[in-house]
Amino acid sequence: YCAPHMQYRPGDIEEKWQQKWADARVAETGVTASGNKFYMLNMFPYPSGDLHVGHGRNYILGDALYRYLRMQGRAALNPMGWDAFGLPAENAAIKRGIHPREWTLSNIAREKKQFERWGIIYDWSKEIASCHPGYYRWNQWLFLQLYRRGLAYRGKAPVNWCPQDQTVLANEQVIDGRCERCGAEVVQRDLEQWFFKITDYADRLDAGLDALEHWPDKVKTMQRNWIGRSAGADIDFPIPVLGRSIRIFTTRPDTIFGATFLVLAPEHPDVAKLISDHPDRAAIEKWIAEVRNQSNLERQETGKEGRFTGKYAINPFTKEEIPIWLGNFVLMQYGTGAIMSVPAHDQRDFEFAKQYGLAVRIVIAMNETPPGWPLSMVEAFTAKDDSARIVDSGLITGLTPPAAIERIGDEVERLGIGNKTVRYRLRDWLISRQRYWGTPIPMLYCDRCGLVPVPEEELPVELPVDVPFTGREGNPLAKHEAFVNAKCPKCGGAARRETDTMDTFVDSSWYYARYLSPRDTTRIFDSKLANAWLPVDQYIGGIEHAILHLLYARFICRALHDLGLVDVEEPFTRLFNQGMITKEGYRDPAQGNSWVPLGEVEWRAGKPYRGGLELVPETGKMSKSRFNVVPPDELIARYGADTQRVYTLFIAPPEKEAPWSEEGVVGAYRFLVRVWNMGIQIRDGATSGGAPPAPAAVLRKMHQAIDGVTRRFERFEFNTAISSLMEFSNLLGDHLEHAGGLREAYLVLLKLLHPFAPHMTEEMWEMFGEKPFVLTSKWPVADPALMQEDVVTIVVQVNGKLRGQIEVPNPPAEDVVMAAVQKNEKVQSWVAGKTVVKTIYVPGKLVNVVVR
RNA sequence: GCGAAAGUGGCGGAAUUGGCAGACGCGCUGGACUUAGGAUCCAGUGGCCCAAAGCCGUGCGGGUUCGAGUCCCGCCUUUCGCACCA
Repeated sequence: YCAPHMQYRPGDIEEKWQQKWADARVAETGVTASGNKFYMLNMFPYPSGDLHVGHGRNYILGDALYRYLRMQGRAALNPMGWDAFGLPAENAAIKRGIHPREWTLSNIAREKKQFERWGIIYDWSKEIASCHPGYYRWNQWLFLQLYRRGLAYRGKAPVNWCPQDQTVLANEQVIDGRCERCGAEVVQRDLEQWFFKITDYADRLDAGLDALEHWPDKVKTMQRNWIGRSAGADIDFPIPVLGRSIRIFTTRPDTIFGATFLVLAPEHPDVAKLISDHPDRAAIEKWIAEVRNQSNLERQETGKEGRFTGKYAINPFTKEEIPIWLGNFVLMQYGTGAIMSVPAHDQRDFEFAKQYGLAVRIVIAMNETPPGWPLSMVEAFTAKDDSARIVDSGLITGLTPPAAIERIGDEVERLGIGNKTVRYRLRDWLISRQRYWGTPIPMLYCDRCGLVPVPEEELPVELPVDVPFTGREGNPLAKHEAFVNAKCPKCGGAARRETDTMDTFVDSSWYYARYLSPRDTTRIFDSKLANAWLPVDQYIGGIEHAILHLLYARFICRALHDLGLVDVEEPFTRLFNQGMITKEGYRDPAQGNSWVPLGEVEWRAGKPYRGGLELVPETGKMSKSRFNVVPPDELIARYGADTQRVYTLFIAPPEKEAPWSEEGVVGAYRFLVRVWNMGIQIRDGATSGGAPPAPAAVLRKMHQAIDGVTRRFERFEFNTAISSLMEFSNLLGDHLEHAGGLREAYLVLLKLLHPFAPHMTEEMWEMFGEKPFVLTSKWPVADPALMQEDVVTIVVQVNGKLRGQIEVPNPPAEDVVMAAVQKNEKVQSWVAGKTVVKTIYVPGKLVNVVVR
């Protein structure tokens, strides 16, 4: 029984502590002193305005880590900002008539408040918002530097175009081939756009992945696949009718003697000439047009199709005439848009050859293959190592494939008919957006001088505020006369301003460096500070950025490095991807599987119904359209932010997807209540005198908890860290008759619990008469000697059967163990003349002596 | 199709190295206190069995080992990624 004022009431204490932390600016880090530095960073959010409990996970996780690091005495930096440009703001403007700026700023205010309400402390003195001219000005500056170096250029490319909205769409805005907003079918269009030349960095971005020891393999693999490095050779195949050659790319030049035909992409520039005198020219052209209209996906669904051009090429090594085909499976965007086909050793070529009855010639055999070659094509198919040999291939016969690849490459270069090359799947980064709410690209079009960059001293090119948002006629910027009309800085004549804005991924590709000198008006960032604090030691964010943001950021970091602005090439040393929090929603099959609002679900015998029909539960991402969003307000009002924090981290390993459960929350709350009530008793026990010392079991558990929680922080195992604190607290609860003697152990519990439940621990810490801000007190250190049990049980097993056991002091020396065996009558008699197979010493556990 | 990861109670999940499977929490069962309990506290909770003893238990089938959730081989299932990249 507790007096009312002693009850755990999160509502009474949480806002008080949040205010104190804010007033004392506890999270502000002096960036000038970077010794013992630890730069941790959560990916900055897009301020959409609705943070639900699922969003809380990675911020809570980051805050717990930050508080732990501070208690460890690290100079930890933990800033936060806003990825504030983007489409949703503009859509809100169109739908609701709110200016994107107002919409964004009010969302930022709301989300900032929400972070505070979760007890998350950031260094707000370093806050940045990408929509602020003081920030995007440096986007423009960066653009100009890249432009100067040829890394930003204007060129033609196929893009997603919505004919109704008259604008280019981001990939995320295309759903099942349709415009997300108006539902019109999106078409591919060749348009002049601005690009960043990320392909220049393909090799460095690929090679750099190997050094990222602390990145999840999954992300590295995804980036590797995306970059798609392939080493091989470009080789010219002479075409007598054209009087010149067609260049192909292959990763397997060692198979060139097996190349029995060429296949060109239907879009290949030489196709028109090749079929110009073909008797069925019209039919082939019709087919080409059909294929061109198909997306890659559609082409694959069609299956492999081709047409014979009626013309032949010369295989430069066999000197044979080989037919030239067109194939829907050859992509113009990759390599040279032409391939040599080796049907014996490539699955796709094999399928094509089989379908059209083309020649198959085997040129690889397995090493161990007995006489009587050839072996089956399947076995030799992918053989690229020393277990295989090249056969029937002139100068390379008998070589292993790797050796043959080298040899052919050399030969091709010697003959001047090609080169060894490395090709990448990666394409240049299209950064143009025909949108208002983004960084204006600082370029001008002058009738006399052509493309002219805006001089650096004229930056920022500010976004005008007074533009109309109709959502119908493309980029509002283009209609803003005062913005568009400018003077050419070269000739002083009339010029038009570029009205495209930048992809918002440009904003996020260097923001981590800006946090270090966020208000600097003279440069993009302070290189001295950047070199002291970069790279980011721990980066936390969702897996959805595995490629886009993380690849762009790695690219821009290298570009900044090459500009001499920063020493590092890799911006993020450690990467952690938290899993999503999911929630059950209910679909109504009778209504075309539409989602049912939670309020309309009736429960009968534990099953969900609506209107007498059973609903289908489905667990997934929280979203408004599924009516399964859990807002944090009610939860916090009822149980407190500490409860949400503890529950969120306890629910599952943080990298895993985890289902939100209303019942589960209660467990976390009860845990905090118990710790609280126990604290009151222990404090009162201490002041009433007569404090017996804590039992050895409590001290042992305490050291085990310190050790366990510390180790688990290092490994991001927050769920088990919390469970070990529950064990520790349960044991304290079992010894409350010693209340007064538990003070030291209890204060340790508060410290270990602080990163998870900061408000409650601060309050209790203060109730114990300690100075405020557990944050600045020292993280306890475990004494390994005190972690061990006093005695261990030696279990003697014979052939897996228990034959006896005995307790000995811990740790037992090996001769003690042997003596224990000797003392055991049963074993002794049985053991005579036999040998001890193995002894295992497990600290604090059992010792099994197994004899045979 | 290719590649990767993972399969443990009613549920979320524990189990440094091959060493007491199911920690911790939810839920459930019983009890206490109650006008009441959706509050709190206590006890129990993998299965078979009234209970005990015992036996069986980490997707399935083999194997290695004194000993396997963990290692090896072969399947099945799920999730994620890539998807004609020559």
